[in-house]
Amino acid sequence: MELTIAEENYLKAIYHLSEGGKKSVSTNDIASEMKNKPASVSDMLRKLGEKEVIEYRKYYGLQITEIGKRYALQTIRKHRLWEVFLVEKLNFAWDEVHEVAEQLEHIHSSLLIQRLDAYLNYPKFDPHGDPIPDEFGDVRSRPRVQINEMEINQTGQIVAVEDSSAAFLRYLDKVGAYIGARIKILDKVEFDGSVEILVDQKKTIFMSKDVASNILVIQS
Amino acid sequence: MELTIAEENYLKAIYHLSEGGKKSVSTNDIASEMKNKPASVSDMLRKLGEKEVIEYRKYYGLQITEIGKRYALQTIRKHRLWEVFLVEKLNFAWDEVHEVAEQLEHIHSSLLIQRLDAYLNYPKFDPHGDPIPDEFGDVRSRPRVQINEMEINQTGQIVAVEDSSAAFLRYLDKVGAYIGARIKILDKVEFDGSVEILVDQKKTIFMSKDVASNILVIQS
DNA sequence: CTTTATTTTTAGCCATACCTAAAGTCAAAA
DNA sequence: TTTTGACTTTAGGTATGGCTAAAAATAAAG
Repeated sequence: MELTIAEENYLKAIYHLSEGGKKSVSTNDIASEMKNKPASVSDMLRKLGEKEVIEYRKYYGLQITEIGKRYALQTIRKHRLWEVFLVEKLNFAWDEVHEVAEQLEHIHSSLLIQRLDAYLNYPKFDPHGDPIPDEFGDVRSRPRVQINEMEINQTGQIVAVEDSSAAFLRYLDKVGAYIGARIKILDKVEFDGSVEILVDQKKTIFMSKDVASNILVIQS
Repeated sequence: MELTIAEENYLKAIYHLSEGGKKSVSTNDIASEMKNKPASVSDMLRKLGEKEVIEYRKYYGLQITEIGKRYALQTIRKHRLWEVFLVEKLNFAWDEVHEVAEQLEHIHSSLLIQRLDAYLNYPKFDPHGDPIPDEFGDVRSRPRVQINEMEINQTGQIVAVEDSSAAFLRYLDKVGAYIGARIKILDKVEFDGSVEILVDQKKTIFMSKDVASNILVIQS
């Protein structure tokens, strides 16, 4: 069964909102995620229910099915592989890739994705540090902590951000806190939760708790 | 102004059928090229006329405008650049690229195309030997002859094919007559126009006039 | 100069995917 | 237990882009 572009986008949103199928999702949540109206969502949910990619009970929200998860993961896989391509091969900045990847993820060709994956050397994480599902939908995830949860003198490597708005990404680029950067916690201010960190053993930056809580690190 | 995918496909078909805007094109021709019905074409022509990418007089065919040409060439440029990418980077065979490039050509991002062009080292021809328009729509074309128009002992290099059906491309692959191959005419049979040619100084193949007339060569 | 055949267009219908406005459902507060 | 308010769905409309069937225009033949 082939899904339309709109259906793929809904499924992806539902997958994310349900945190991988764990939580039930509401019509309103989907509407605000998709930036459209609840009435439009109701319509689509009926269709997705008929295609059995979600289990839909009117007025009681929905659960994504196993089939639905497979489609969602396939789309996420394509999105993230294209992001790797754009950053590594075409030298896009990581705040420029999202919009283009949103389009590229809907290209239908399993051969294309196989070849792209091989060409990129089977990457396991995208430029934002998010895991790339394999062709069976399996995801290799790493335990990650927010910077504000770390203690003084602990070290680690930045692997992902929770807020991927262009403004936030540009800010990170400016201060040099890119994905892959090695960091060390130099100081924490108990009063407001702000932290001082050393980036790549050379640059000291200061960030509010608000910023720190949006940056994810693997400790080492 | 942004064109829809359908509009881009119509413009591309019109551009090709009119041989770059030289000839006027009929509704029926477009319908058979697009594999849909004349009634659907009439509808679309009205819209394209309103957007001023064609000049449309009911019952009298149409001419593509300068603006329309720019859009068509832009789409053709994207299609051919993606074909180069698929063949050179992802190791697609040249008979596998068309369908995927048909999808990729509709991705909207001028940055993407600039970067892709640079990444591929500003190619001037696609894997079928067709010229790639530059970002201003300029095309560098080479004088080309069909193999059946060449004389005994003349030499040249295969640069394009006129029939790009998958079946024909597979046949060419089988006999080793790929784009870029150097050839020499060994013999011509006046009776049926068939020819015997030497490919890359090592392989002798025999082809009917029908096949020979579909292969284009730059003489040298 | 008609008649006929071909081509093209119009009219009206279908599906997708969005919208607004109105009606229906559920749950929490009175 | 009833009422209120938030959430959700339905009804009916819009635009795109296809279709068939029928009407209209052009061109070709008698």
